[in-house]
Amino acid sequence: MSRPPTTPPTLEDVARVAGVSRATVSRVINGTRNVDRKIQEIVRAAIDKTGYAPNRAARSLVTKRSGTIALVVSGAGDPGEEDAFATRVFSDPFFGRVASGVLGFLRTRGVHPVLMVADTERAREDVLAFLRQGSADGALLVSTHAEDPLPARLVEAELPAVLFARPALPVPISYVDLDHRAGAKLAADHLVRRGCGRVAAITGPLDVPASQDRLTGFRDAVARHGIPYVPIAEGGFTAASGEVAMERLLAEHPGIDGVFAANDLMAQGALAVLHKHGRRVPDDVALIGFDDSSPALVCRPRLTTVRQPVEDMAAGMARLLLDHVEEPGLRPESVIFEPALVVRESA
Amino acid sequence: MSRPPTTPPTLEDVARVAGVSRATVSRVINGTRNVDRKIQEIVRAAIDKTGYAPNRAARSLVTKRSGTIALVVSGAGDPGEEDAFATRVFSDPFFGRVASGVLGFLRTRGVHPVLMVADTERAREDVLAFLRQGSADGALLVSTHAEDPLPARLVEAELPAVLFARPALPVPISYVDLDHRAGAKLAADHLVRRGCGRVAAITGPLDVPASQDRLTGFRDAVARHGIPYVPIAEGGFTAASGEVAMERLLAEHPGIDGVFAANDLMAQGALAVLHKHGRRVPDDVALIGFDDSSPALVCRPRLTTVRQPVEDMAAGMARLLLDHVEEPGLRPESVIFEPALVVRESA
DNA sequence: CGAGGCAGGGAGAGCGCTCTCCGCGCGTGG
DNA sequence: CCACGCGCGGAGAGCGCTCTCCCTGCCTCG
Repeated sequence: MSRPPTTPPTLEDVARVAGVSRATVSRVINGTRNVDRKIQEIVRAAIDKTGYAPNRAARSLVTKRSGTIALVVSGAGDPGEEDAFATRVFSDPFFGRVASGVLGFLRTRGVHPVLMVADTERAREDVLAFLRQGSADGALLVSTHAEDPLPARLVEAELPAVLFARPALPVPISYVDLDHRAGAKLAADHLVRRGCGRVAAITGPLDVPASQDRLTGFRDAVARHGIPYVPIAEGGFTAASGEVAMERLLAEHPGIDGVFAANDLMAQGALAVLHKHGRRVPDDVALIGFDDSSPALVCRPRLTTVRQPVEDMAAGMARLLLDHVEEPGLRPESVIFEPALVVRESA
Repeated sequence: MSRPPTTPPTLEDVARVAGVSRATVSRVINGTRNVDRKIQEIVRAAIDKTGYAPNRAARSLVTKRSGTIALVVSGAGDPGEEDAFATRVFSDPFFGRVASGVLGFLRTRGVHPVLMVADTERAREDVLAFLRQGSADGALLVSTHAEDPLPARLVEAELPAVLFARPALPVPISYVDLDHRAGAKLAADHLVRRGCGRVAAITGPLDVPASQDRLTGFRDAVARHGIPYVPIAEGGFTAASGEVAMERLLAEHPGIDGVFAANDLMAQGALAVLHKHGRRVPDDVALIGFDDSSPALVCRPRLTTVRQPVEDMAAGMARLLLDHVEEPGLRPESVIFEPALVVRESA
């Protein structure tokens, strides 16, 4: 009820009210060392009474920990439009799942994520500066393009960082990833088991390791079933690019009876094109996506897809980062997750 | 090139290298007061040489500004699933646009957003504590449900905050919003002009002001064209809820020839149901969405929709907040944006 | 019964910055 | 020629915490 009229209460104030020293109040709050039960209660009462909340800046200053980490999305912004890159990636349900997984884990540890976009050199500098000035204890990096220089820069600056997905350039840094090859194999086997004999693939950008792995995994699995050749069309992980790719595939290989798209958004685009050309899904052409993100459920027919445990992966990434923050010497580590096939109507 | 072996350089170090006092270096960095040109250059050289980056915690401690704000998404999490709420909202392209707009503005001011979810009482307390302990200078609140107690709590605690959308409960707080009624009128006029005479609406949750406004705006405009009655079905702003609503509408009013959905996601769901029932869009039933978010472009036919300038609104919200942070006494203010009709194929 | 150990509380030194106050030196007006 | 003003740099006091060190008092063991 007592409204603080001017400045918020400090440790000192609480200590005075409780009749103890600052150190004791600090010990009660942080749970360091033993404090007498009785006194603990008195202190807690004083905290409630004063409405005390520890000042984070002051704490950070001495502990050299900020209790926040940077959640960085990096990629190449189109030179023209300003926010286009940010809008695209934040609107991608895949990123939404990453963010959700990260938050879900961090909140259990009292750590907060600062959202940053690194789409220009200037922005990358900002991220680095942010970390160097101790505003964040480490970085979680979701990179969308292959030549991203940020991982190397982070390693060089000896800043704790963990990536979502293996970096395209070889950099000694921790990351979480999916067994993309296994996921692609799941899709291939399902398609073949269904009776598809003329399968094609819509890939992601082929300079990204995940795209490569999904493609080679698909090719290998399909080859093992005696299908030596797989037509492909490269997309950019967006619905629009999926449409373009499907159009091309259909034009060049009209006999296709199965399509593996490297993510759900592209599968969604492919589906629209398939409909437009009068191909029934899954009867004429079976279609499998990747990710199991929300569009998979909105499509008609709903998408059979390879599920990535994105939230778990994101949580794992956050956990890895906090480990590195706590123990700076830790060696880079990678954690690989297993995909699963979710069978719906499209294949 | 000189790698700092132990601790990062401080102001003191820079001052020593430059041969001046700490105060002078501080003045150069912050551009407060006049400093001799010559000395400025010497100081800057020293900063470069040492690789100095000002410690944010130390600065915050004395300025009482953190240079970060909280970007809060509040809503009611389903008691069962943990991250379900976070995943849903972060996967919503609408929120992606909000985040993008906020970031785009904040980066011009050197302020960073901390992402927070307030889906439980505990989480709300965390947000309040975060602000009270000075970790963030204010809050940007995107609320997804009507009974959100957070706005009132923020006002009560005298913490700077700005909402995206007018609060359902009357609270003296700043917000940005869209002229929803005008947007709905745009949709209504277009439908009628097309020749639709039996129009229906799929609304958002009717305890949310935006949903109410879109509905009444639509009803009023349509009434002005001599259509006295509009069947409605309430949805929850998700694609799945749009499907359910459309099913019901079709069952109860088979003669419908025009539908206004209160957002694109629900329109997308409605479209799938319309297809399923063999209704051609737009020939048999014209369909208009709201928002102009990415799903509008993925649908076939692509959605005619009411565009919200979400990024601009988000940027405006951020600007408003920084104003309030800089001038604590400022009175609540609201900024209303104008919608626009984007005509595509669905109507 | 005395010495040593240990549980538990207090004092005080910073963490790295900003900002007020002070002082120096120069220019100017009476 | 002196007093005053002004431009500009330095000294030093904190901001609100944590944490090391010390001190007190009680318990235990020889």
